[in-house]
Amino acid sequence: MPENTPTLKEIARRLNISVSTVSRALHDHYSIGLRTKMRVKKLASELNYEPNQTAIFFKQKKTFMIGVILPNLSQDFFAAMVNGIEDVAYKNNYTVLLCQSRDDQEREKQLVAAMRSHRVDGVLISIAKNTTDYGHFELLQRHKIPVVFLDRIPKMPDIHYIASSLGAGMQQAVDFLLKKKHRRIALINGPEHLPASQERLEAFRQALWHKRRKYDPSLVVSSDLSKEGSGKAMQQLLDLKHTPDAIITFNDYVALDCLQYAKRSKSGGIGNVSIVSFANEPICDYMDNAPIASVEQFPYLQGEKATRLLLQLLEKETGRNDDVAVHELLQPQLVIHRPA
Amino acid sequence: MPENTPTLKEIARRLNISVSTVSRALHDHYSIGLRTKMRVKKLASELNYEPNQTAIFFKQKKTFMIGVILPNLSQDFFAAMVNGIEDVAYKNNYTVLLCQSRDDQEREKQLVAAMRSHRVDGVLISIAKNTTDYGHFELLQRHKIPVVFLDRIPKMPDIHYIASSLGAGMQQAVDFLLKKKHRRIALINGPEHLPASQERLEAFRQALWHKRRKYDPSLVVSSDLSKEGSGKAMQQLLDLKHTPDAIITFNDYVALDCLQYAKRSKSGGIGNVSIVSFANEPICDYMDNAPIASVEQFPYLQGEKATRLLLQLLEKETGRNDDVAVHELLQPQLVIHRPA
DNA sequence: CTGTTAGCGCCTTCAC
DNA sequence: GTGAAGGCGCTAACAG
Repeated sequence: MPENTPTLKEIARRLNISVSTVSRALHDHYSIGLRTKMRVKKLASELNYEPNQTAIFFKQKKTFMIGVILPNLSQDFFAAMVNGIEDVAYKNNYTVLLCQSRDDQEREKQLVAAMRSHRVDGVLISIAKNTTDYGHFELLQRHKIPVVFLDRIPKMPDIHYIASSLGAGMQQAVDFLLKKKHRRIALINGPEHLPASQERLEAFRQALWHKRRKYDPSLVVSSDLSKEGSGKAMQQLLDLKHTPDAIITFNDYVALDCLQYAKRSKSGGIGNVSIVSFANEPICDYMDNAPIASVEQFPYLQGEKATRLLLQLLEKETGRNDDVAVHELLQPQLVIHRPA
Repeated sequence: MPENTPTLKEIARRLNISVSTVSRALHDHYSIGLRTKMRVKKLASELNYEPNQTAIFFKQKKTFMIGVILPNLSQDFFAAMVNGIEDVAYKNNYTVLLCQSRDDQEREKQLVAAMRSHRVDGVLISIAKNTTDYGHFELLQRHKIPVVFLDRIPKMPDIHYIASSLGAGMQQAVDFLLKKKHRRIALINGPEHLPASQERLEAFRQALWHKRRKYDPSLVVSSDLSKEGSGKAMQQLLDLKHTPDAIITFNDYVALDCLQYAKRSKSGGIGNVSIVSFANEPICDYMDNAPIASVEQFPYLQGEKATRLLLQLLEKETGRNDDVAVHELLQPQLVIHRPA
């Protein structure tokens, strides 16, 4: 920190008044005379005085910072989520401490520790895909630091969260494909241990059952969500005696990787398989070879809602702590890119 | 901040020793007996003690935070840059305060004020596209807060920056197209007031001149970088009597928007125009209809280098301040996607 | 080896 | 209307 950064004390010294007068003047306290107030404000702006937040935080025991931990920022989905978060946070004079877990549990733990250390007022998290130990989240709970999970939710009791209803999205996807006369609908799911995968699978079965179609386990394969993993999963489907005529994928990236794989491996026949996916990433708009439909999960809205909820929890904290777990499942919406 | 957050004082009280002993024990100070050290560490971890950074910052006059202001995070280019920044910062125990200016000058100014207020040790900035007033940057300079600009650089004297050489990139692009026997190469540039546009135009002319080709101003048009703007720019080229047989675009997004526009407006003839662009965004890998080549500008590397430079400046600050402006222009590399 | 003390910048209570 | 004093959690002299 540069030596010459102006402080209240410095302003007070130059004006030959006391520190508390300066403080009050800058805060427009009613008891300060107009003349002094003007003199103080003038000098403050001349010196480009900026209150030292580190001191204020320290004193107030409140940082007006919210920590945000997301798996990554390169997916448009999370980038949009950040925008929703930032917009609400800034409007309420909170600063956002934004970090990427890179989908790594260890890093996520470190980041949670950093958040605690920085004394953020609350935390928003979308958990890493390989996070199975929830100790770090429990720690936050135990220390009464409000947490709101979004989109990727741990299986823990009594947590606050905002997410998109995978069940509803899956139902829409299945209905859409059935209406298009597709008979053999496959599912390329994520890793089996992922709650998000389990939910999708369950919803997939339910959606079929709901329409009185029978569920064929050989049509369900898993990708580890890497490019290669998705290629392998696709190959598994291509190897079937009865190849599917439609595929629902875990998300758009999986869909793109699968399509690319199919194309490059020149596997004829399945070329015009219809794919429906999740996320509705904007890049799909540029592709010829994109999913024909995708489940929009409104990441921006999720970010907004989660942040509003968190801020509410922060307000309430001063009062008594009625620990009601709040959660909301947003209604997703199937967006149709091409009629095919 | 929750009431029961453990402090040094609390640990000291429980162990009936002094606060400073606790502090030293946790810092592995040589003068503390092994026994006490163990007792302290044990209790600290039982209580999940996390040092209060806000107090440490306040005391040390150093936050170990670096502020990062980028135009946005949804472009892969900047997301990759963030990764480079984070990786270096974390390795050196710095926290990153990451913000988006959303390409808005006003927001950028607010963010700079917030950075000053948070007393970040230094700042990394890629400036918003409409930033023309540099007052907020000068303020940082004046208050001796080290700043390193990356990729999008303001026209200011004596600044530190890391960027990619647009001149070299443009030369590679032009050479590539000429070698492919293209005769009429157009340029779809960004807004004229942008330094980055001016540089590209200048480099374009030089690159042509260098190969003894004549420069035809009617082949240079501007996009405001929006989807519509790029469409309009494309239309201008389509309206020419002699349409170009190759186009160099400001970046990949412009290229994609132009291609999409051309396709949707069914403007025959120019369908197979060759496009070369800047940025080499990974999404292009998924497209059939992508630029045939793109200038890779190594955003991750830029992030790394800029952060290293900033950390160097922070080290030096304790010493005397020899204000030599450091800058580095990275060599970009034309990546060829398709031979066409 | 360990304890005591002072002070970082700011806000707040109390006193004038 | 204004000033003086205390304290937030921590570190770093200076004492023992």
